Amino acid sequence: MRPTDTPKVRALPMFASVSDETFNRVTGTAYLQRFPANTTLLLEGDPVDFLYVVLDGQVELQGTWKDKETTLAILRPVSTFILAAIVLDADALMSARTLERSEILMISGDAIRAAMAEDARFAVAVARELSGCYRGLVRTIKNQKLRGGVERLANYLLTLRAKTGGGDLVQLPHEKRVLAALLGMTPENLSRAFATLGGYGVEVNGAGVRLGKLRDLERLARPDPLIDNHAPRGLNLSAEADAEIWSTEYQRAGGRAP
Amino acid sequence: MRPTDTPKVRALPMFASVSDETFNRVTGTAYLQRFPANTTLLLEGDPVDFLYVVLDGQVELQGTWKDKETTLAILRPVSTFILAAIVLDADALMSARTLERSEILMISGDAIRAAMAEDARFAVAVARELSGCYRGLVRTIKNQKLRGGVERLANYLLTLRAKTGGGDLVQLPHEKRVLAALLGMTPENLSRAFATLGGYGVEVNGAGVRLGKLRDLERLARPDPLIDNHAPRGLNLSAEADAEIWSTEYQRAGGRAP
DNA sequence: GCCGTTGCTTGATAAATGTTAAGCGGGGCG
DNA sequence: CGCCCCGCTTAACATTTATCAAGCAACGGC
Repeated sequence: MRPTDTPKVRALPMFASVSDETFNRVTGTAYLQRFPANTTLLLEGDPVDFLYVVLDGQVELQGTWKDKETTLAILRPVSTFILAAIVLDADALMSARTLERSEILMISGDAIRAAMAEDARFAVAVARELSGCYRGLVRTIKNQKLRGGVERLANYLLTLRAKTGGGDLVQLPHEKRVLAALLGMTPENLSRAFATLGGYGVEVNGAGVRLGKLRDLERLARPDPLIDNHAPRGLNLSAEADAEIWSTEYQRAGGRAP
Repeated sequence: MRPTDTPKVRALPMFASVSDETFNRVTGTAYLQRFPANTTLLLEGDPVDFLYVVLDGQVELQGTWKDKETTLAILRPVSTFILAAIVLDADALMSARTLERSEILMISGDAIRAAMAEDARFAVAVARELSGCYRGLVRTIKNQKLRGGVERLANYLLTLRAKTGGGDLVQLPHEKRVLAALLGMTPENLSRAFATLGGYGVEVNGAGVRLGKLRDLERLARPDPLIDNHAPRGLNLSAEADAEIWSTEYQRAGGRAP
């Protein structure tokens, strides 16, 4: 990888607390690759040889069944993906494709497994990372099973707002078609959901969304720290655990990116 | 714990490959507890101090939002739960309650974290376990987002059949109300889904279900190794990775228990 | 045995979501 | 410029799912 990328990768929770030796050994054989937009990096069912690190661009993780497809997560820099398959040396359960021109660092799965076996600190870091990913998926499932489409969108917008500083204006980071798949609905339905939120002060203008009546929107959305990973819990004790893995859990499915 | 329980716990993938020393240290302070049916072991949002191991009975993991609730998984012996929260020393994202009188082994979270830090083999075993759990949830989400209610039920039945030997008669292991929550539908809808499957040779008689026209049912269900974790993949190479963690991923949400 | 309770089913109706089709507007390209 | 393609929206309609209400059968307690 390029010298300028090293600090970014080193700062990932997975590597932050690891010795130089292990870090260098794992990333020593890694290589950086550039992909155009709309390129499939990995097809579900395929064996997985590399851990992927998104250094620039956007990558969508998707699943398929019977010529339907859905988006499980959208990753933005700096994030890793398919760690679980690497740890188990198993086939991918989801496909990965670039949404825009992207720079991806590819790290040997063998190297990762070997380093885990020899360096307990690294193995623990991987376990913590996986735990964060796992909890992200639990949140996603709760979001999906417990909320309706409009509620999911409302919470997505509030999460987006929380992540981008808290202004009344947020910028949708993806095409609406992609957002719809992420939220588990059709594009048509997303349009209608936005229309419904008009009654709660939400004004859409292309990718720009103004959250007029925040209070109303929050009353509808009812964000919950056990689903949405932002917003207050009683006293803000130990919101740290999940926060540590944000960089990877970034932009997770269901719009409740951690 | 009781001497008779040791081999069961030792056989868990999490502990199978670990040294006696680590195993004894981790389980040394563990204690066995019996709970009546319908007892809450853990409430979502609470801090998690123990890793739980179901030695007997049934435990339901559920999530709540806005006076709705859903079932994320149902665990039967021998399984562990909330490992991810233990690794991160974080609050629980889901509640756990017994469905029947159950025997639960409770292992100190501190002990587990300490052992991981000192024993790379154990840390790797935990990482592998977490990876399996993660992949289980990916399957659950795909099942939930890509399939309709009837399809989920059909696949649940086929998975159940695969797990219980393959006869034409399967026995539902939970109340139908619980099954409905697991499959992400109302009890009323589960009834109707069973009625629909009548056209595919499914005959229900209390907890007993006869799968008459298997071929028809499979054509409807279209089980997929990337969702359902049973059934053939092309050449059956390396179905091992996920299989290693079955004992824990047992009876996972969505009916596609691995 | 009778009588509640409980779990399940069924039906009628409403709400949410998907489908199909058409139209609108902006950006790129000839 | 003008045209076409694409992403998005809107509308009408179909399907699925939830909700409300009633009924039925099994079970346990009195």
